[in-house]
Amino acid sequence: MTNLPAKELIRIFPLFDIALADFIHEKGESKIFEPGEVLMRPGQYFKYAMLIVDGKVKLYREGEEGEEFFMYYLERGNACALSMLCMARSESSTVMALAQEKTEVIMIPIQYMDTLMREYAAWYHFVIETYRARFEELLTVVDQIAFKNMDERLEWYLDKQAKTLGKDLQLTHQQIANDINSSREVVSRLLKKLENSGRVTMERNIIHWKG
Amino acid sequence: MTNLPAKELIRIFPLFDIALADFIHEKGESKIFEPGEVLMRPGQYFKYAMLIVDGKVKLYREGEEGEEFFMYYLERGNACALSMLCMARSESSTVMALAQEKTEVIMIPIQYMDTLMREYAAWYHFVIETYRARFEELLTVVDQIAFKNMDERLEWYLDKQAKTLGKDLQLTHQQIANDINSSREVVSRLLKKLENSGRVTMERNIIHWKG
DNA sequence: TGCTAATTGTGATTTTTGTCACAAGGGCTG
DNA sequence: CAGCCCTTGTGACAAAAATCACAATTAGCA
Repeated sequence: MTNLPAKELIRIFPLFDIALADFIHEKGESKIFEPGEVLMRPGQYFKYAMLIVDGKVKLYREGEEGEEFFMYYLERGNACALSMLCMARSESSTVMALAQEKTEVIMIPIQYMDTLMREYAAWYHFVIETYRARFEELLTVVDQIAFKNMDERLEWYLDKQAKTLGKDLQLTHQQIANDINSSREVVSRLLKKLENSGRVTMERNIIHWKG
Repeated sequence: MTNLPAKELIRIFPLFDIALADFIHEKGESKIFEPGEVLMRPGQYFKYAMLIVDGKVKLYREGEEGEEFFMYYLERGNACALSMLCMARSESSTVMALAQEKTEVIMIPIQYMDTLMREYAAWYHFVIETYRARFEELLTVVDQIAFKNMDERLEWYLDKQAKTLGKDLQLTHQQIANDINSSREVVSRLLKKLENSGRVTMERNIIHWKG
């Protein structure tokens, strides 16, 4: 049982209808993740589908030698597509999900999936829209790394960050390098170029992105 | 109405049960695509979910300047995740799907989706498994281009090709270069290396892959 | 058979990216 | 305020990949 009334759920998840919101309110379990806490790690099996009520979750793929590659953020109103996909077959996850800030999540136990799918049209519309959005997002990631050079990829990355975290990004060059799988020096140099062309200004630990 | 009896459908799509197979047999429409024919192109809207009965379909992402990047093949027993995802909202496609050989497809009109989802548990299990498999596949693609060098990517590519098309690959170096978004010369040189190390032998237009 | 187009091989060069080395500065703590 | 760690800047170099140029070979077909 969540602490969120059905009406509030519908505000956060616009695809829900009353019946579904009631069900989720009843059967879902609220949980808070603190910044830095892991929601999901590679190899983990799922017992819950996860809906993000508030906060931000960073999803990234881990390479064999511990590299990491940023994929996207989940925020208010999103759901973790992988938790829903893998759950349905008790498959294990292949990506890492980390609470970026204090994050409130509704966890829906696996045993309700059949009922939800069968009896709540709004639910499977929501599920399908979730998959679609994430698949689309992942395709744009492929575009970037397949077709673009570092300078464009960096701009795209900053833009994406700014859209979810705001224009003033608290990031070190090293963190950026990790996220886009480049090196600190390269990022530093490219940022300098962007600064010269007026697209960013920089302070220690902060990058101000100007669209 | 398809020409495939329900029992045959279950053989091809093991997640189907009798009830579902009957429904698909009744409402699905068989269609043949000739080699080179387009099943789906960027910007196209969907009226059908597509299930592959036989043949092979090549899926690739198109870049802004006409580059193409190979993602994966669909074959017997697979379904096109995108046709199902986008259909649910009549979104347009973002990838290109091309019949690689003569391909038989069952097309299920969009208006049956709600019924299928609600009344056939086997259907949504199938749908979810389809999404999961494709998402997973796309993640491995990201791994490759994010973390690996061309030599490893080429090996991975050849391995993937061999798994669906067999060990004797009718490909020119140029075609490979297009698929992995590299250049012909680079591919030629890397193939020479692989040949020297005994992992492939080459003829004109053919590459014999040795695991 | 002989010509032509497609395919492949390879050296030289350039561009892009990553790595190494080291310096400068900021900010925090003892 | 002294020391230290973290962050950033930058030059020099190395590695990976793309591009350019051109030769050699093969297959198809006129």
